[in-house]
Amino acid sequence: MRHSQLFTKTRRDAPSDEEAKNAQLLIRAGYVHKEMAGVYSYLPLGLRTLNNIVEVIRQEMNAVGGQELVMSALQDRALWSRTDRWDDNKVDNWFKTEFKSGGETGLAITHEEPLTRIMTDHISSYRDLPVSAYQFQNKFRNEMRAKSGIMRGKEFLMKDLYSFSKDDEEHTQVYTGIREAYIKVFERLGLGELTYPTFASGGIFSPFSEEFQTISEAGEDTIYVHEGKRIAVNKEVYGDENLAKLGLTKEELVEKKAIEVGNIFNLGTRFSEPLNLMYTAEDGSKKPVVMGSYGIGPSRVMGTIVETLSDEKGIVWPEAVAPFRFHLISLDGGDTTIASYAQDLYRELPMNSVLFDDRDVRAGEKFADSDLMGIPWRLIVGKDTLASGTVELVNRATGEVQKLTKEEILVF
RNA sequence: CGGGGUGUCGUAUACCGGUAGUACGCUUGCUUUGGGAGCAAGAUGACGGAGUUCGAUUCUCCGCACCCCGACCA
Repeated sequence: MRHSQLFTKTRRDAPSDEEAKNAQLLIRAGYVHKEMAGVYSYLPLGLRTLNNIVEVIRQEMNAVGGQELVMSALQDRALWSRTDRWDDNKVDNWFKTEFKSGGETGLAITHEEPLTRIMTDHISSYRDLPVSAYQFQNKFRNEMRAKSGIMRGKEFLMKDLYSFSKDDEEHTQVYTGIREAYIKVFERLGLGELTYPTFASGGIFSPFSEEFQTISEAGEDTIYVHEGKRIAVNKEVYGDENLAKLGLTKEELVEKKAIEVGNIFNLGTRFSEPLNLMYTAEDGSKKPVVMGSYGIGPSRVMGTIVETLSDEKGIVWPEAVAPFRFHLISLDGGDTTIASYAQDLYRELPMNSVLFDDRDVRAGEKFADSDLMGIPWRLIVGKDTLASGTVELVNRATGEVQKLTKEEILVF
């Protein structure tokens, strides 16, 4: 894409009403726009980035047998009443509204209920199990107080996968596979080093749930990390009794602030029983399906990457998520020979992999914008290029500079 | 939801009970062109409503919005 045609502009100053680094940088670089407290729109660069995160997650969910679907955001009051999650005294962050034709609806905070009901149409035998289904969808939560930029909003993108198994043993197998997939996801997204599977409070069906926590001072959670075992314990379950169950001692754990980028739960039959999701077992008996839920917030992951990997100059995207792989900068200063060299290179590189800064602005502004936007590889075409026949390739993360010929760049 | 705070050109900020200033951005022209250029000329602003006052952007009240701390976060 040509920068001259990109409608978003960068800014020097962060807005005064944003304190979170992720929001400051993403707004300055033109990735997102704040609509209201805790509500953000994703602009072209931001959407490309978010879509890349989504694609990594999608590939890993598909690899463990997840089947993608999309459910409605609008929820059926009667359905949620059956699991006792409609009442404001039970769940207090619904956005509720009314149909003109009468009756109430709400915007989905999560999707256990609708998917469980869908599955009652399709699961009837042990032969139908296990099955996993997932979606990417905006969730709505009427938070009292939004904070932390795009990391905790009232509307946010969520990947939610739900597993359906015939018994605890089968569920454990499925769960373990998805857990491994989560580890791969965070590795691919550039957060592997900083992200720890973390024991947290488990709810009704298991002593613990697992969260994926990324170490960051911007985090809202406090966790205790075992660096050798690469696991952690959330403060909410950090007690001697629990640590003993986990085979850990306080001496080997280090306290850290962290961002919860994913979580996985054993749901047992919490939803299948009230919603009557039953199957016929081998022996002919009817049994409730055993469920699990597995969430990752791609928009929160995007904020987390900015929080943890950016530097003084701006954002630093890992290659897997960057909106473009190359940022091609033409320092022609009106010199048509240099400009056309840059333009030829732009045309020869893979379509969609390059942001081409063809604007008629000074070098300093192009460099500053490029640092801010965080595209991994900067290609600089200038006077030297014509003399030496090479183009400068600069790594955004390390600043390392290489001089490559056009042929070398095309196979880079 | 409890407590605290803030609303000034597009953005960031300053000052003030009496003509609202600066920087960046924007428009026009000339120069400039490897780290956010220079000169010149422009355009653009007081959250909404009531009140106090000769006069309110400034003071008071109400509303709305936003921020921060806490609580909450399936």
